[in-house]
Amino acid sequence: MHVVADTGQSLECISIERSSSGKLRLECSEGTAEADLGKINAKLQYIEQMLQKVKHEEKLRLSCGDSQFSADKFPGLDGKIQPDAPYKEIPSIASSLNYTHSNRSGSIDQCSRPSSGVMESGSSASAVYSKLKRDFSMFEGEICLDKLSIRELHELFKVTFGRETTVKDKQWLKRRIAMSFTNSCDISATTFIVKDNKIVRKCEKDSSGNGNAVAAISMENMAADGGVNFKDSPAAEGSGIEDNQVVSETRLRNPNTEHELGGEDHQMEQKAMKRMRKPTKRYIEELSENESREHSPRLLSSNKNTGLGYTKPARNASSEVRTFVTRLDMLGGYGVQIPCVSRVRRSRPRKHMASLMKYHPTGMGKAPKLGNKALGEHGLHGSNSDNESPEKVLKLRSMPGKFHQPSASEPVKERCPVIDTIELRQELPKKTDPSSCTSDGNISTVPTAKGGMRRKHHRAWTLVEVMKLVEGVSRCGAGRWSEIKRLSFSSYSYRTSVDLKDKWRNLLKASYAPADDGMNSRKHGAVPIPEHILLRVRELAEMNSQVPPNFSSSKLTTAGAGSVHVDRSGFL
DNA sequence: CTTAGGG
DNA sequence: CCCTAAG
Repeated sequence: MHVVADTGQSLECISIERSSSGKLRLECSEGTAEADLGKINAKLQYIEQMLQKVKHEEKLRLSCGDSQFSADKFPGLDGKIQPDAPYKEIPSIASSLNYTHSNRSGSIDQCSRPSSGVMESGSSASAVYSKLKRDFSMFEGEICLDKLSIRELHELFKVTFGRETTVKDKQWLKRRIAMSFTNSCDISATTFIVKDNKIVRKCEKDSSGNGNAVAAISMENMAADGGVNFKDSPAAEGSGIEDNQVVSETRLRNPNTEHELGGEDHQMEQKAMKRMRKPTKRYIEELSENESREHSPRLLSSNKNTGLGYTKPARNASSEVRTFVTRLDMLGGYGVQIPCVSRVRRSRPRKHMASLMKYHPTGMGKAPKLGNKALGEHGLHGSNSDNESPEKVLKLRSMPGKFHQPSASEPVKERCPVIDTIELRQELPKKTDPSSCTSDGNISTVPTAKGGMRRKHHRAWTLVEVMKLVEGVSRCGAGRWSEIKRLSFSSYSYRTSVDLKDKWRNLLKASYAPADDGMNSRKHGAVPIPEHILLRVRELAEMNSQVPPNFSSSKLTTAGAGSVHVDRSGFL
């Protein structure tokens, strides 16, 4: 369904139609606005009813402590709308309520699990259901924001946003609430006015109304891709967290801030509520990523935070429960409305998953076994220590246990930090003890939004590696990096062919540039590359330049294949 | 996917 | 080391 974004001047036409499937569709075309006013009204009404419903839900929940929500609980209006009607905003709100509630009760863990509560349908308590039903029938008539007292509006506001408000402006409250429903900020009171349960075009309507208006509703986001909120509930939920987070944080810090906040909002509102800030690319990516992991969104998101080093969870050590606070930073306090920003679905989550799988914990355990003969022990050792230390580190970092799901993909990133340290530890001795140079498998990679794995830390090339590289080049020739990698770096899973290439490039540079500079004392910590190696490099380089590239092309298939095979057998 | 190059 | 254009 598509809804109209009214920026103030014209809301040409909104047509709402119910498809046979019971889906409600809002379309915006031009010209026939009036004709469909009735339908609009219907829609609006529905929304309002939903509002009411949510409100009741909240009450209900507060009273029975039932955190279960179900889409099935929203049977729609008098049967016209199927249970699976596209009113995804409901679950969204429900989840938001969830958070509100849980925040309030202080036990997030219990209630903030939409995956088990909100998302699951059919598991709802019948009691709730019937209650809701009643509510619905009640809605049938005339529930309208306009009719709510300011107090009710306040309550509604609280329910909707999870915080109190001191704003007394009824209109503002109404718009605010309505806005929350539509998940959009594009609300304008200029074109339509809601009065007595009807949408009336302002210009046509007599000015009898006391200025009450809920305005035209823009549901862009909601409409964006069908059931955004429901489908993306993980993300929405995360946003919900942020939202509440922001709020609660604020509230915690200074109860009075609320007022200011409200005032500020109010101001904004007065300015016709422009549009919400366009999400940064990064943000979008983040969301998409979270979205792409449907299994453990929460976990992943938190992982992500640590992984990218956005935030230091340790800061929140006191409240492990709320690691997601971290998210705030990125939002810079403006997270409140972000939840429903239309999300751009990335095209290749698959790759991401692939990479995740690639570095699957078990895979990590395996990797060393696979490629390492001499290095095998180290690899295994490394992974073992990995298995133990993460726990510690996690706690140190105040990673919430609850977000720590046993899912397969989890340990990977969780482990990253640990791995890093381990690697570093190993890296150091490595330089002196070439034999232990590699314990691969522990790849400190960070998933990037682009879907690739990005090395988080610099991994110094060890002498051994360099030697291997040189050897490889001498054997296969420069340029055949993948081949070299297979032959000489099969056990170094973290050195890609591109890395080899890069390194070789650097070696060449090094071998040529300071040739006269007796000591290759490069930068400070860098391992000085022995002269003989540089010589060899230069040698190879010259040889390479002299020998026509064709030289080895035929070998590629014969000798190359043979050697590959041999190597493989050893490898596997 | 692999290379080559630029950043 | 990352990213990306070219094969």
